[in-house]
Amino acid sequence: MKRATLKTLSSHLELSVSTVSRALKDGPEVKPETIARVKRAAAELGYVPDLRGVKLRTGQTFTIHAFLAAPKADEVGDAGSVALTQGMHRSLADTSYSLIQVPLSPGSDALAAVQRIDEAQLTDGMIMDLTRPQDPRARYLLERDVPFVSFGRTELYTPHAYFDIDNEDAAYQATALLIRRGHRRIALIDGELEYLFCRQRLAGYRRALAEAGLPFDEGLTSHADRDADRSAQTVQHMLAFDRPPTGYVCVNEVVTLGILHGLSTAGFQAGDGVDVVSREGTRLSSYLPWRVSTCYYPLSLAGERLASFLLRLLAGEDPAALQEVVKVEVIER
Amino acid sequence: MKRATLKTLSSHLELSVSTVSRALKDGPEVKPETIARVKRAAAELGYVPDLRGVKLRTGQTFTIHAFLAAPKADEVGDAGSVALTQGMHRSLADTSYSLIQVPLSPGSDALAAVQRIDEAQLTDGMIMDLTRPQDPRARYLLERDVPFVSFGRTELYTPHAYFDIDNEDAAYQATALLIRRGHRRIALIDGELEYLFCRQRLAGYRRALAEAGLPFDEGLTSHADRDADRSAQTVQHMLAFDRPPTGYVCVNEVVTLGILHGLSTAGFQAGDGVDVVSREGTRLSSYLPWRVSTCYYPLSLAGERLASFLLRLLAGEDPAALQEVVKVEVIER
DNA sequence: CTGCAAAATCGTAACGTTACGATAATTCAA
DNA sequence: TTGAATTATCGTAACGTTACGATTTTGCAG
Repeated sequence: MKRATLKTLSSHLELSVSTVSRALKDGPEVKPETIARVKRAAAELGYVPDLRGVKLRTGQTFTIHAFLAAPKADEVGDAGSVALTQGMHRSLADTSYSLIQVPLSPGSDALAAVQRIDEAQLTDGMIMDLTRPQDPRARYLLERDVPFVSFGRTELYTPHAYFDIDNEDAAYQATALLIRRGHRRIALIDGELEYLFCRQRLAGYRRALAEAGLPFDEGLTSHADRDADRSAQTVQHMLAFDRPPTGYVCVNEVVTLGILHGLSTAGFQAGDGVDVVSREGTRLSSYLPWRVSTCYYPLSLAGERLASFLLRLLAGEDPAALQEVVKVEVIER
Repeated sequence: MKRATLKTLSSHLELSVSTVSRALKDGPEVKPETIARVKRAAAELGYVPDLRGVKLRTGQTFTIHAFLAAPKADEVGDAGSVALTQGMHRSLADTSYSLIQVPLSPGSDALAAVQRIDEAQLTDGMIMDLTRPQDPRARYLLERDVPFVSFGRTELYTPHAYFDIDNEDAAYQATALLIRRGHRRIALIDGELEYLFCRQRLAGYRRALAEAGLPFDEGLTSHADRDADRSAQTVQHMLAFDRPPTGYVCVNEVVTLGILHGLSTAGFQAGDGVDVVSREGTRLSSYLPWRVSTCYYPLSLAGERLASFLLRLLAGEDPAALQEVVKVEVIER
């Protein structure tokens, strides 16, 4: 049993293929009565347009590519990346769009990946994370006029669609929380400063310190890889200081894991006067055998927003209108 | 500047479109000299076949769908699912195939999702996990003759391609390890028995107990959801027993997290004589602030095998030849 | 040089869709 | 009743590719 096509419908209804096609898109030149008749038959015969034909004819691909940071091979991944995927799928569920995720492990050439997909004309639009102030991918896509939404802002003057978390505020809140709890030596364990969100976090951290009259000590900040291994090493290193930190502000859940690991191998146990504040897209920290406060924003929601922004962009909306920054929820433990 | 098509090439070379097409596929009717000439020109003009045309003409989709279990919304996800994705992409990198991941949260209708994709003729082949003994999806796909590879075996009579981890052995090893360390009350925290891998694990667990002459106590086994929350509750429940367990065999890293959480809220600390053995696809447990032994098989490798099996299936290989079961590596801590 | 088989190339049709100019059917004023 | 204007439908071409039968070119024996 072959599937129904426009031709099937047209011979069945004794109409031309083109009329059937127009009727299905509510073309104004088609008699309302005919439209109804065609739609009824389409429903009966279970007609579903063959995307292959549409794609060839229109040049559209009905494909969206999401370039997402992935951990080094077999390292612990961001527990939230599944949630992000789920969110994006939620937005795309009732559309004809497919989502292709391209995992980018550290060190891989992100721009090249974007160019490859664009040049082969494989995509209608892109989503990407880990943006830099002068993000080369964003500049490339702006120039080529490819619709995209970034998870994170840039410092480019040309407006583009983005969804972001208020990182400055998140780091500020985390630091302020630790200060409120009496900590005076607070470490910031963060990612490389080439990423804008890390700069924003650094700014929030410094603002909280300044407001409390605490000095900024560069030795208490780390801007290395955002993985568990490095973070554990960093803790070990900081614990050897004259006055080691007693509070840790972490950039994500994987770093939090590394910090806890570093602390526990150094002999610390939960409740030993050391506080850790995480930054999460899932409920991971609530299950850690250690009381960890956290700045929480559900990544599934982020994914949903990102994808829906892209859909609206594809529908012709102005990129400048598709910009959103949300605040994290601080969960104190 | 428009991209080169067969037509561009043909007019450039003064050959017909069909000859160019055949030449590019090394058709035996084309003069070797011409083939070389065509290929040279194709390289020069940067010709890349437009998949849209190929797809329409051949009916192929060049798309692979992976149906993978996802956690409940915003729950902690399997840390390894990113690794699985990376592995699959590694296998597909040099092909024309795109990978679409369909996250299936618990409770969603897995069979319906498979049918929808198949009926809309959107896929060339599928990958799926969480198989059951008489897996309805597998039966459907076998009947419809859709190529697929399952992550996990079934008990179906008709052979199909699969990649699996030796779960019986993994649970046996985990249990035996705890017995060696002197534990006599060992809990198995596992998934629902409707899944074959859970039955296999139960068998391995029982075998280890039997070999050591230990009794099987059904109260020490749990076959509930495989998430952190439930696992934490289960621990709390078991700790209220007359003789609570001192060793825990966990089905995956999320359950391990839940167990540790349950233990620590009950006042246990690392080193209090309770041992946990995890089962992982990443290095998560090495970062937990608790000494956790683990049965390890890198999920990225699993992903790579799954995708490469599917490619070979699509190339016409016999499903019965594409079956593999691997053993975990036991990492003692 | 002819004839014929083998080798090389060509042309057409088709996959399913949509855009657009051409045609047919209807309406309505004169 | 005619003709023009409007409304509804149709036919053709095109997107880029491949399959296949038809046609042309080549090589070589007679």
